[in-house]
Amino acid sequence: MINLIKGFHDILPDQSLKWAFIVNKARNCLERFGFREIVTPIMEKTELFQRGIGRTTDIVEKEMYTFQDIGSDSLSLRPEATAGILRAVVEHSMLKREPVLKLFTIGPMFRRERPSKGRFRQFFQINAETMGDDSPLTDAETILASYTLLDDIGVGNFSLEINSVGCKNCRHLYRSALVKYLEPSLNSLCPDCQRRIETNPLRILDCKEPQCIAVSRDAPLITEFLDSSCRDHFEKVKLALTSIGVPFRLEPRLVRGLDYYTRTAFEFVHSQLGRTKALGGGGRYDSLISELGGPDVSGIGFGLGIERLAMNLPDDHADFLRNTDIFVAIIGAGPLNPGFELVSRLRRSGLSVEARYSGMSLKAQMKVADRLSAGWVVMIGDDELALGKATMRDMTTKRQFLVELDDIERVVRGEIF
RNA sequence: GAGGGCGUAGCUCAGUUGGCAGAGUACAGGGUUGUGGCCCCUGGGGUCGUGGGUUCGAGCCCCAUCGCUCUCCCCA
Repeated sequence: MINLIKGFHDILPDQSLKWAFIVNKARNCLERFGFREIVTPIMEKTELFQRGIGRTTDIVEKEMYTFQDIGSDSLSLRPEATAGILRAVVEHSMLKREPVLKLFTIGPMFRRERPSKGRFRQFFQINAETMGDDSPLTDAETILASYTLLDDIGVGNFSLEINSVGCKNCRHLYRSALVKYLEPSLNSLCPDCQRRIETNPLRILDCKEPQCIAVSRDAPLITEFLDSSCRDHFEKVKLALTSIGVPFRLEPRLVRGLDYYTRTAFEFVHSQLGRTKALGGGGRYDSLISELGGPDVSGIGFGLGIERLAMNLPDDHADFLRNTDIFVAIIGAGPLNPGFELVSRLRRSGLSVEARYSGMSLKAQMKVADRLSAGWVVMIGDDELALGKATMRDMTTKRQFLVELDDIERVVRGEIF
């Protein structure tokens, strides 16, 4: 037996309705917010991710599935969606035709991490980006879109954390101040953080090691180093969120794993999963589009993990159960072909119809009908065949009666009887 | 990358000091010759992860190996 790749997973039929529910709600919600769907490849040139996400991030350094194509290009499976979307936007000059562009995509991402609960090497993400508009109201609207999405899907027990990580200039000043503060305590930090002080000191604030938490407890905060324009932007985002009733918590230590974020950063934290397994998050990126060869405009986006959403929804919700309108029970060999034709005709009328053609006993067929939670069973045996009619059974009330074949649809739709 | 736990029926798992391979559930058939759920009966279904070792005898003990899972770092 050949089994699946570590960290990959199959979505079996008893989960797929739940997935379809999530994806349908997401599409509906994002389209209401003015986003249109874009589908980009799951593979891109490695360089795109190196330039976009940042060469020193964990994701690019050690989590990408990268291989050499026949020829010369190094290719990688996408570890996140934004870089690929922006590549397409720049490549097709979409911002020239549409200076404010709102796109979403739904699909698999790949990161070669050690898998654990709710963490996969292939995972599905819902991703939305607004480009060409750096109004704080757009930040608020993007956050509202993701918040509404979670609400529509019915995920509970989460909170929204927001922060501003400043622009390049604020970050530069802050980084120096933070390093200056941490350096005397360098030896008390965990090995990872001792390395991070060179590579990415901001991440130390997010470290969960007790000794690092202790050291960084009184560290200066990025919010104290925001210049007037970044501070003003952040204030307006918070005001806007408040004005539309989106509850949030300020989290001055929130630092996201992708280097390109500037100013607004946010994360949806589930109360049981904790911040290390966030439902999703996002932020603004001021220079990513121009770095990828596009115009010098800002963008903001978010990603939500479908597995993380699914694991926080019950499996037995009514919307996730399969719905069969009619099970046609064929009794005996004589009615086999008439029954087959009846099934086809009923399906053509838009009903969901199931039947078995293997000569099962009526009792066995009733069991199947029950398992499919069919609303009605239409029975056709020699007796019915002789009359040109069918017996209908309402599976909820057990009421049973003979009907003309042409009346079946109307009975199911509640128009007669 | 570091560290735990677990591999026995499709699924969830029990299996005592080493002594005939088990239960529940699911599936199939019957109890009802044409009627579902509840109940009762019956049945099929096993490379006990794999390889080696110890032993009269191994699911159990030893060694190796593979896999899964969970935690941490980090993210979705």
